Amino acid sequence: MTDQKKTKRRITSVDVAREAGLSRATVSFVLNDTPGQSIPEATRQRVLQAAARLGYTPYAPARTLRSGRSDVVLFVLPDWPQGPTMAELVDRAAQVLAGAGLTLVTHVHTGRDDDLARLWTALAPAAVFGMRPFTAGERAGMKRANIAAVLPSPEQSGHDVGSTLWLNGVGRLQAQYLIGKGHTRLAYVLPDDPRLSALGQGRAEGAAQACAEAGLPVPIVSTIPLDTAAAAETVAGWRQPRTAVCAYNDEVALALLAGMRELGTSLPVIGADDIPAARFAVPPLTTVAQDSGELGARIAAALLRALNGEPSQLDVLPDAGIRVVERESA
Amino acid sequence: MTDQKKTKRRITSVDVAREAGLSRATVSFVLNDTPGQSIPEATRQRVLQAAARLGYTPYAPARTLRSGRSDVVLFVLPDWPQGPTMAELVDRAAQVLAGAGLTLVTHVHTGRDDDLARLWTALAPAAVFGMRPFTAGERAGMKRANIAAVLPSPEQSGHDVGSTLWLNGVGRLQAQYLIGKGHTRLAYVLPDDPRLSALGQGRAEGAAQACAEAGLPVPIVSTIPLDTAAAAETVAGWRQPRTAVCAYNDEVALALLAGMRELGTSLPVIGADDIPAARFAVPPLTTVAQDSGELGARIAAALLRALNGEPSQLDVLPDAGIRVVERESA
DNA sequence: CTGAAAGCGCTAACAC
DNA sequence: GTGTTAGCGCTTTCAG
Repeated sequence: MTDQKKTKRRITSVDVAREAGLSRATVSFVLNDTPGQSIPEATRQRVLQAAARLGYTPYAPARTLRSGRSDVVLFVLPDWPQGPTMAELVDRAAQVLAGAGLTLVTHVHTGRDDDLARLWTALAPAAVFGMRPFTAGERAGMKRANIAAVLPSPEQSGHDVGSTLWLNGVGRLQAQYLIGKGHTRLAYVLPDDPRLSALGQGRAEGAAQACAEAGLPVPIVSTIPLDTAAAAETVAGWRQPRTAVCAYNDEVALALLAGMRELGTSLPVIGADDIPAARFAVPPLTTVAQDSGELGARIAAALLRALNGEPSQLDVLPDAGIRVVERESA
Repeated sequence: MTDQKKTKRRITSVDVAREAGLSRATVSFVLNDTPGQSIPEATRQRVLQAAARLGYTPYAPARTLRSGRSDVVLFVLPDWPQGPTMAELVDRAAQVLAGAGLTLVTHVHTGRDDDLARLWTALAPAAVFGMRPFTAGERAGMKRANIAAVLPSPEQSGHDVGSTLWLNGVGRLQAQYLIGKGHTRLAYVLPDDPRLSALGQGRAEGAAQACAEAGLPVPIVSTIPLDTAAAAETVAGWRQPRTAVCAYNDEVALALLAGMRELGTSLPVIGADDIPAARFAVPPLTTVAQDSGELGARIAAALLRALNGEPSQLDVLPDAGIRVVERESA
């Protein structure tokens, strides 16, 4: 039994060159449409066809090693529950990046630090984007690994990107809507999931700002577990009765609705995210929806700018693409 | 002005070798604990310290090019809405793979085919896993790109992995639960999202099997948009009245509940996934929950086996870690 | 036990 | 226009 196939050889550009009866350089030129080369159409086709016939695929590691630039971009996703919102964001970002020949991959980062290091070491991405600012240590590591662009950039750290970027716009809009309905004493209810606390702060702050701007007292903020009884207790416990409540997201809003139902009371509630379940609630949930696709596109664009050397501020309008979906709960 | 820094040079193992006063080979040996080498502890430390001092990070593309093996694993995620379920699956899989020195990255595949090709071309992963079987073309491409392991493997194609793997277990359990409560005429309701149709089939089939095994007629299967009115219409339209209904997932179940509320009728309903909103429904939703972490671990293990050359069947018990969460809707 | 050297597959000067 | 060739950073024989 001859082990003729001990090592299954990879098809290289040399093979293509041989097949086409040309040199590797020529092959490389046409495969990359290297600018500043005038290749006759006939030659072009010969190369292309040879490549197709052989099923040639350029080998990324070699290409990257030589050119010094990878074309993968890494999105580090937060630990928190990923709604449809996040999926949309990533998807649009991927599209925009693809337009520039870059490939987006994601990784949800669940905590352990070395984990992140292994990640960019293994990938050698051209750029990295994270939903939260990176630590100084992480930053240093990526820099040493020659990662060209990292967002959020240090200048905009200090604020959590999530909140700075667009999440406090949500809180603000929730409050504005309620205020527009004549409500004056609001509550802001956050989930007790620790992973969400930073974002919760952001949204609550947004609401507080809106109240302040309207000359109203800032909302009471409460934190609850996702649990009917706890929600009821919280609602019952507000000493100064509230006239309406903003929920961090639709799940919290649903919990609140359930709690109030148990209590036999009822207060207007506005959620956020417009999850599918929102419309089936009793009463159907009024909520704030956002077009995260737009945000994803902006992030991608900022990344692209950063890769071009233009230091880019990721200037996202905080309220881009946010709207309230009015149903019956508020 | 000397442009000493025109190109920010990467720190290489040569630098480490120089810093340590040793050769590159030695450096490589200790950094990879190459087996079959006896390096004196003193030398070892010298290398390690030099590396640390310089902040050296090995450059993956070069390493991959030379060794011929990448340590990236790619998970191609389906287009469909990602529940907490999927997150858990991915997370556990990542952990297991990390244990073997592999790094998992994900990419949600939204359709366009060339997209996928660009993906593995750019990454040159050691292995790829997809939630649905890959097409022959995709398979061929990956093979040419020398990707060592691709799951699901061809032998198990034909069935959608989703359903084969664990999703029809869900349908089966839903039906069994209802049958155990004495119900005899079931309906299975699917969402009209085309992306979900394959999975829907799987779950519905599982339920059908359970019915058949119990000597009952198979469930009527209906497809509805996520919409109260449509749900009501569907429920009202069943000519042979049903005694209970299985929903593809909790969102469909919630729609059904809302529809029946509108109709003033009420039928036992069981959902699937146990999303947070389920417990806040009116009535609180009985549902099937699954331990996807376990599944993720199994997938990772199968991948590892495949990478070791052992052809691996990804033998997942269809019902592993599935249980019903009994609340009030059924 | 350590060092020299040969490539992995590809790109991009530089020659012809 | 097309071919030759020199590395990119790393691993890994093979000598010493």
